[in-house]
Amino acid sequence: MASRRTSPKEPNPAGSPVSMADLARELGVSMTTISRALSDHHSIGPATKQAVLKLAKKLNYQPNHLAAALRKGKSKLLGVIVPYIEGRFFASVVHGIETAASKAGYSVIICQSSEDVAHERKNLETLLSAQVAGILVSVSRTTMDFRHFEKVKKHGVPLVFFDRMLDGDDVNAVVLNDHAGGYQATRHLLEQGCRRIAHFAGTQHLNIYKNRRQGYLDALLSHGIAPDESLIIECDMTVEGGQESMARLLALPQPPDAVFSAGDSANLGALQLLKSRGLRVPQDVALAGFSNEALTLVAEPNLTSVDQRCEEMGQAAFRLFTELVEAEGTPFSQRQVVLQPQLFVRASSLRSGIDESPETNSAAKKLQRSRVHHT
Amino acid sequence: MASRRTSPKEPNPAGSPVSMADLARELGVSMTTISRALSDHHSIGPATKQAVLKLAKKLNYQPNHLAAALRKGKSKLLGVIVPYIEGRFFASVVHGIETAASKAGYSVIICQSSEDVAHERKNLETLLSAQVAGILVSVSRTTMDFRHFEKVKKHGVPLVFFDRMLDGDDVNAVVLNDHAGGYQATRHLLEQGCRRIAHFAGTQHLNIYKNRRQGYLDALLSHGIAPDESLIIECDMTVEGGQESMARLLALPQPPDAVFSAGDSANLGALQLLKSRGLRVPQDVALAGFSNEALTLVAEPNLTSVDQRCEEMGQAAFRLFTELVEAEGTPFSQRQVVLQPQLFVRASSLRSGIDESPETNSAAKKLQRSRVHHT
DNA sequence: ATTATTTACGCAAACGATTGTGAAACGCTA
DNA sequence: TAGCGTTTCACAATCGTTTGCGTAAATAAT
Repeated sequence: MASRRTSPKEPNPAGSPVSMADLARELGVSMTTISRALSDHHSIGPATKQAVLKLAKKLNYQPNHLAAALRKGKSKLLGVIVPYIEGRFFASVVHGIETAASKAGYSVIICQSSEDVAHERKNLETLLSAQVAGILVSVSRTTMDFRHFEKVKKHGVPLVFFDRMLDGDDVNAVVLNDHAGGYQATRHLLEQGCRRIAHFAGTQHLNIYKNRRQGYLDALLSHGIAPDESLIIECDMTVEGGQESMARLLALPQPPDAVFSAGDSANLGALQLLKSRGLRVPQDVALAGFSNEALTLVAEPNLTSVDQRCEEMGQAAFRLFTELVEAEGTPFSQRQVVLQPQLFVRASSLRSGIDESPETNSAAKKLQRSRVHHT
Repeated sequence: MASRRTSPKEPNPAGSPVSMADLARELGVSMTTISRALSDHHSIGPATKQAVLKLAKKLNYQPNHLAAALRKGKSKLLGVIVPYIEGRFFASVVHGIETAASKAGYSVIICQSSEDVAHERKNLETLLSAQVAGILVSVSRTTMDFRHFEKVKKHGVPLVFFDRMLDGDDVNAVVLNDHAGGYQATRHLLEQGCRRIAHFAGTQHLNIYKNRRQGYLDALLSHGIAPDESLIIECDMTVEGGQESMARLLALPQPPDAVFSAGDSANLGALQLLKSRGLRVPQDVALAGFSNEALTLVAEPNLTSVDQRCEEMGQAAFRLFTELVEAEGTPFSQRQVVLQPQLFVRASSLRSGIDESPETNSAAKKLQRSRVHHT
């Protein structure tokens, strides 16, 4: 008996999903024709194409992506690894990625590393086993080296980092210009007349926190102010962390007149503590934060914050991935996309009567995306 | 020449990923042995097993899930469709699902319907094409019928709804007991001495909003209070919606002394409007909301709210899926899992001096999960 | 009229794993 | 030693799709 594959003869038992073989049998043509007709191959006559398409709709044919991916060696699956899916930032980035990806015919499978390298490693294995077409990752807080990512490169799977990454520039990445964000926020505070500006910093081994801090320092320096180490506190970016840190600052012989926090939650903590001590924001202490979380609009007064352009980051990460796919010939050209942050000025930092500084925002908008290609 | 599959002879060109055939050639055994050794089949000798495992580690063998899935007809992929990934609720549910799923060896691919039926339909097709083992979905706001879900059943793919679903009980679903949530919140307001309690309701064609409203009504009735239709406003569950609705309520000849909102954002809007009018919360108007969003702890006073047990819902949804997989023989038994909500009492509704009502919470905790099996 | 060229399609081998069937090789009893 | 069961493994088909190559007919070029 002839093999079903090449000359399908046996009828398809009802109930089982309809395959190309069924279409082929029904139309009396070969599977080759079906496959080519469905993918709009040039060597198939228009009449045949129509017939195939029509029958496919009629029988409600659903292509089996697995089989196709197996044969072609490349799937339409995209792996995404984030520390956690909750929280505005990563959720928004994933939103951006998924939106762009699905538009391009990709499905995204998400993994959470839970800020744990071991999980991250396992996630990578899983994704590679699933034969994903590419991997987008924001490294966990406990990731200290890139060794487990080597395997991905070895497999020839495009790898894109976003937001969080380690030093070493032989990687593709899309990041926020955290330095500019820190600089903008600090400059704004300076412009409001603040002179003793404190900083809540995050773990310094992550690029994002290091850069925010550096932006803060550079803004001070370029305004002729010498940084005061006692005003810089490396703490958890949580409400509690902010409360404790603010308390420590107030205990200083010469307390600050402003705080730039590397995260909004810590900033909220600072706000709460200040209020509980009867201090006024922004008159006594002005506040500026980072991330532009939803809470900035709920707190009273509303909190000034640097927006991270989450969705744009997701889109950019996906776009970078597609560029890598297309440029598969050129082996060693890594690209970095740098997004420009946007400062949202709100009541927590506005000492003058102006309720918003439009120039700051519009200027930032003009610089939204700048791209640096590197060898 | 012998086929490579059954008696692999040709060496594996370096660089290409190592497959079972490579292991087989290296050890001089058949692929059958490799496959069975890796899956710990009983018919493989312990010595052989060890050797295979060892070589697999050494050559860094990565199984190809796609191939396995193709052959077995079932993949280890799980499809999840949500209206959108942003926002605390769905992000948390997805978190719960992913955590449970990855523990069980499943990868989850997420899709966003963007509250659009057309997208939802396309998402379903995509997932079916990807040969997922099951689909977990929270329907979009614009989904009015179940027709596109029939196809999923036809394919024999387990289907589980969570949170949002349409009427018709021939489906598997895990939902929150929204009625109980509405009841609890309203009863609490009554216990605080409120008598004219208004309600911000959502679209009534979604089960969740309908049930919350009914719980509100039943609580009033069981306390001998006749519902006043003018106090029930069906509005957008947004900050603006809450502001407008609150304004309308205050314009009433006899304004309410409390509001139970079907969502926290609208509740925040109400709070803002009340403050701007110089009214005190909870003394003049007490507030209770739904969802226990992060903003409830940022607003001043903190907002009382009903927690939706997001993570538990995700876990439960996945568990229900696995149960469906195991019980594949029994065709027509659909199951519903009903989670009990938990009321978090906070300052926005506390008129007495007590800062929290522990009995309410502990009582709710005891009822955390109750399960109803149905035919 | 003969040779190129294009158009339209079929053949069969992949992709990498799983699995029912079958068959050696072994130890054991009778 | 013949008979029987157990252990251990190989054969080959199969999942549904893609694709290089071959080929026949139709059209164009010489």
